Amino acid sequence: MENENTYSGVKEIARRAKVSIATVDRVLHNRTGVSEKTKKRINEIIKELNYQPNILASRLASKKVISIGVLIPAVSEETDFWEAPLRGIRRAESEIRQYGIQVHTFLFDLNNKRSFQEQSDLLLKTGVSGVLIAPSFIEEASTFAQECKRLKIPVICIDSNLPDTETLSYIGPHLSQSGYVGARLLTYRLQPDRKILFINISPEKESYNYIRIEEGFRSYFKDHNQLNDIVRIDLRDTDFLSVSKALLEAFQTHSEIGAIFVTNSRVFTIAKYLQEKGLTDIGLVGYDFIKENVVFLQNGTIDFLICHKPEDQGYRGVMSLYQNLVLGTSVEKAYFMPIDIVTKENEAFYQN
Amino acid sequence: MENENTYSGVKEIARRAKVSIATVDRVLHNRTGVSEKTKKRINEIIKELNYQPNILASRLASKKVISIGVLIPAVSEETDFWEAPLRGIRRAESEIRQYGIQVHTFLFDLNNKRSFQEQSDLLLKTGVSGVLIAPSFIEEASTFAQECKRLKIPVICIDSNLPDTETLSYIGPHLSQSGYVGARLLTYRLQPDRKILFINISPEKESYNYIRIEEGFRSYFKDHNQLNDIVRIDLRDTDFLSVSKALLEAFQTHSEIGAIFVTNSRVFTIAKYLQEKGLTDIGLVGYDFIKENVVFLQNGTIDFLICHKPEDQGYRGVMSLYQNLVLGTSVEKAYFMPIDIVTKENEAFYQN
DNA sequence: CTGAAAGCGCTTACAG
DNA sequence: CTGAAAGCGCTTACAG
Repeated sequence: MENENTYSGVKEIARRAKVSIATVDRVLHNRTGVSEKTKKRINEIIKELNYQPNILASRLASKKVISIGVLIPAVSEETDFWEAPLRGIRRAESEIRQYGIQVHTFLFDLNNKRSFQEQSDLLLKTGVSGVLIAPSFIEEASTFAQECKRLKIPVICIDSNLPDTETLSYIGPHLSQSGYVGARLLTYRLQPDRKILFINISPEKESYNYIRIEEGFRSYFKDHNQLNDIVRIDLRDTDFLSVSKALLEAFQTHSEIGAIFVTNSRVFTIAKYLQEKGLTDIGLVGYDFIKENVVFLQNGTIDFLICHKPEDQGYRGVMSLYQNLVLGTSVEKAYFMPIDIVTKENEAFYQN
Repeated sequence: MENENTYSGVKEIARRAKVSIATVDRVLHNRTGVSEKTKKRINEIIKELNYQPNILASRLASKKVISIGVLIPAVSEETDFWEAPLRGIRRAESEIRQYGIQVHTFLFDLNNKRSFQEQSDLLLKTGVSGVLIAPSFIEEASTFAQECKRLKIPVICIDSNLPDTETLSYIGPHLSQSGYVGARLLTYRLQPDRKILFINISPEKESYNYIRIEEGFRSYFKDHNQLNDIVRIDLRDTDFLSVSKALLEAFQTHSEIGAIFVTNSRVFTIAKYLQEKGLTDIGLVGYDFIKENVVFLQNGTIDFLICHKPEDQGYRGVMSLYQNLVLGTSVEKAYFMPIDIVTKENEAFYQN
């Protein structure tokens, strides 16, 4: 009387294949040192049993710690936007730490390309198994991603993507559709004869991202035969004084401005200007649920904030790497975040 | 030469307290059979080391399977709304199954209070450690929750709450604020001289939920001194014919209807009517991102859908129970879901 | 009231 | 190319 089926997992596989569990383990992890014959036999049994490894046991027994490198901008005095992804990253970290995953975070200065280089070098020296990156400096980030590829380290991008560079996944907004939604929101208060200011406040020149937003924005008006003039303004200097000056000029040049769209989180600068000048009748839509913006959302200066769940992006980024690295799960090439609409009325329960 | 600090976890605690790990385990889980003196000593060491148990090891060693009971409405031919929470529940289930958690789902018929009784009885017989419930039938659910309390089984409510009944947590919308947002959205297309139809289509009489939504809805108009007439219509029969008849009547009685608000996912019935009659100039706002509604959102008949992430509610509900039961984490008394605004433009990336 | 020992399902040297 | 054995950090009978 044989005892059958009393085993499960690797033990059962070993029993059926008449080998030791060490050999089963070798096959399970594609390690060398197993004859083709036994390998085949074991693989058949694995398939037959539809074997799913017990991750608990696996992580517990394995002393190996897997480390994930994160490379994102530091919070600056200008904006606390990057607080949110970091929060998500920390949350993910605390959930997977118990499984032996370490997260090493490297923060670079958004106004300093060198710091990006430095931090990315440091990251690589840490010897991580996977990388999460916000590729703010496209060229530099591209070079870095290529280096990772060479080292066979998977890379996931959040917030914006790396065109023409192969990465494991992109987690962030669908920019042109986001611009399209922005245009839609802007029209709620817009008279047909009014002009629109499309403002891009950023020290970066000609960013790929803003161009995609603008495409979507303009296509909304085209699709709906709305012929409002769209005046585009580019501002390299992000401080309030520079912005004020530019706005003053714009309002002098263009008399019939009915609404303003800002392509990023710096919309609060514009809101501040409008409030100071008492320009309450102008629609204003911009990006991101940051403290500075929410104040103006609450007092009605900003009509809508569009938001792409930055915290969630950080969380998902880390978790996707974890799943890919530890569980071997495949990851979607592109995960587009929802295009959230935040107003005065629903902001209290908004989840970043 | 003693080897120090070579141990960690329970072993280290045991070493320092000069007891066996079995005794440490007893203290860790508040089991009986430990003298006050050693108990105190061990607890001090636990605090000193800031000991965090390894859940991996704990769940692996423990043969105990923890089971969670779920009691929600079945998907009916009328609406597939409850598909979403179920999806979230299944997702949570698949994530925690590997830790030895079982989820038993019991579905009741929304048109049949008896089926609720039957399913809740069945659930209790299964001997679950925690319960997730959608308390559609308030009285019956209340009785059930009280029974759970007696049995010391924690209960979490999703979608709607159980007033006056003590539960571990509520995960769902802040209803009055949601109504407030709905009113806001309705006014984008509303002329000051037009009337509003506030429609409640539900076989249930005078539901607590709809009253909260109406409160919020009306307070928006009060807050903004908008004096539009709000005509409330209650429909017990949910089929298209009954609804059509009621609408026909309403439009005959009230000539100046400018917008319609529907308090739940049955807004598609109204949309169908408006479309058939060619009433394109009437604003329409309702609830829930279900297939039937999205069609009308896409073709412009419905202006906005408000949504409270039903899938996420199911997911969070199960995960909260898991955290409470397995990890002993405390759970927030009320977790209000975001009040999402879904339009034609952003629906493609909406996450339920 | 307390402890020694087996075991959860894996991984990892080590030996052959 | 393969296996025996120890061990990951806990829990659980069982014995005293």
